[in-house]
Amino acid sequence: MFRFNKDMEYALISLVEMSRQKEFQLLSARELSQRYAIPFKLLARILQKLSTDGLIKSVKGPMGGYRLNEQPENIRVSRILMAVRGEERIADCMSPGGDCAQDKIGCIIKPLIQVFQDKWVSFVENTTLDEFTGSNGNG
Amino acid sequence: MFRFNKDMEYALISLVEMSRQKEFQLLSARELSQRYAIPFKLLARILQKLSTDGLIKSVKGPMGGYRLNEQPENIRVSRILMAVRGEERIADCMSPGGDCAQDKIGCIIKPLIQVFQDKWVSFVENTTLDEFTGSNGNG
DNA sequence: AGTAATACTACTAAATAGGTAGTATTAACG
DNA sequence: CGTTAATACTACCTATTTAGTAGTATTACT
Repeated sequence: MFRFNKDMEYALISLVEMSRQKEFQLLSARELSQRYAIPFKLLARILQKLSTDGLIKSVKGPMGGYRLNEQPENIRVSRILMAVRGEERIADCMSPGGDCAQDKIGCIIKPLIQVFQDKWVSFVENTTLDEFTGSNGNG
Repeated sequence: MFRFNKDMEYALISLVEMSRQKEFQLLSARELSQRYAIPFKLLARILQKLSTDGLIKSVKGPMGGYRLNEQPENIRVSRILMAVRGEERIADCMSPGGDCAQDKIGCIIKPLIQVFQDKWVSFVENTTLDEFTGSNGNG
C-alpha cells in the first residue's frame, strides 16, 4: 500500500531517459528494455499507454521509437499516474457508489480520507518530471 | 496503488470511534464489528496490533475492550501505518538490498522516488487524528 | 519482400489483500 | 469454582491485484 508499482517505476524510468535524449531523438522500447532489464512486452504496453495519453510521441517502423511530447517541466506526476493507471481513489470510502464505513450518522472516516485525498492530489499536481533530471543516485 | 487498504480503514474507524468515547471508557471489538459490519476476527487482529504498538490500551475479560492510550492530537498517521503495516518503502527502488533500476551509472529514478518518499513521510508525520474528529460526512 | 519497430488483446503466474477458523488466556460474576 | 465474555495468537484459505508471457496485426524503412 502506498507504493509505486512496477508499471509506474517503468514509466518513470522511460520518461526520465527520454528527457535526457537530444530533441526529437527517438528511444525504442527494445533499447530501454535491455538497458534496464525490463520485460520487453510489459514495457511496450506501458509506453503505449503514455503514447495514447499524448505524453510521448511514437514513431512506427524500423528506426522508430518514442520521444517526449511535452517539456519535462510540464509533465506532472498526476498525469503519469492517470496515463498508466487511470482514475484512482485513495480508499474505498471515497467511491461514489460508496463501500463506505457507515454508522447511523454517516461515514466516520470520510473527512479524514478527504484530507489525505486533497493533499495527495495537490502533491502529484505540483511535482513535475524536471525536478528529477539532475544528479543521479547510485542505489 | 496509493490506497488505504481495509486494515488501515478499519484501524482509522476504530481510532476515531475511540476518540469519541468518554475518557477511560472501553469499546469492544464486538461492538465496533457490529456497528460497522467489519468481520470480527479481522478487526480483532488489527486492534491487537494497535495495542501491541501502545497506541491503544486493552482490557481483557468480560466488560473488557479497548481505549485510546494517547491524546488524538498526539496520534500521527505515520504511527498508525507503522502499527498496522510495519516499515514500508514507497518503491522497490528504495530497498537497501535494492531491486533498483540500474543503468551503468546508478539508479535513474532514485532521486525522484526520494523526493516522493520525503514528502510522504513529512505528510504522515504531520497529520494527526484530531484533525478528523470534528464534523461528519455522510458518505 | 524482409525486417524492425509500435499496437492491441488474451492469457498465466506470483504476490498481496481480505477473510475464516480454532485455540489459548484472562477476568468478571454468580 | 465454573461459566462466560472479552482479548491474544496462529494457521489457513480465497479473492483480487500485480507482474509477466504470448501471439498477432500494423506500419514503414531498406
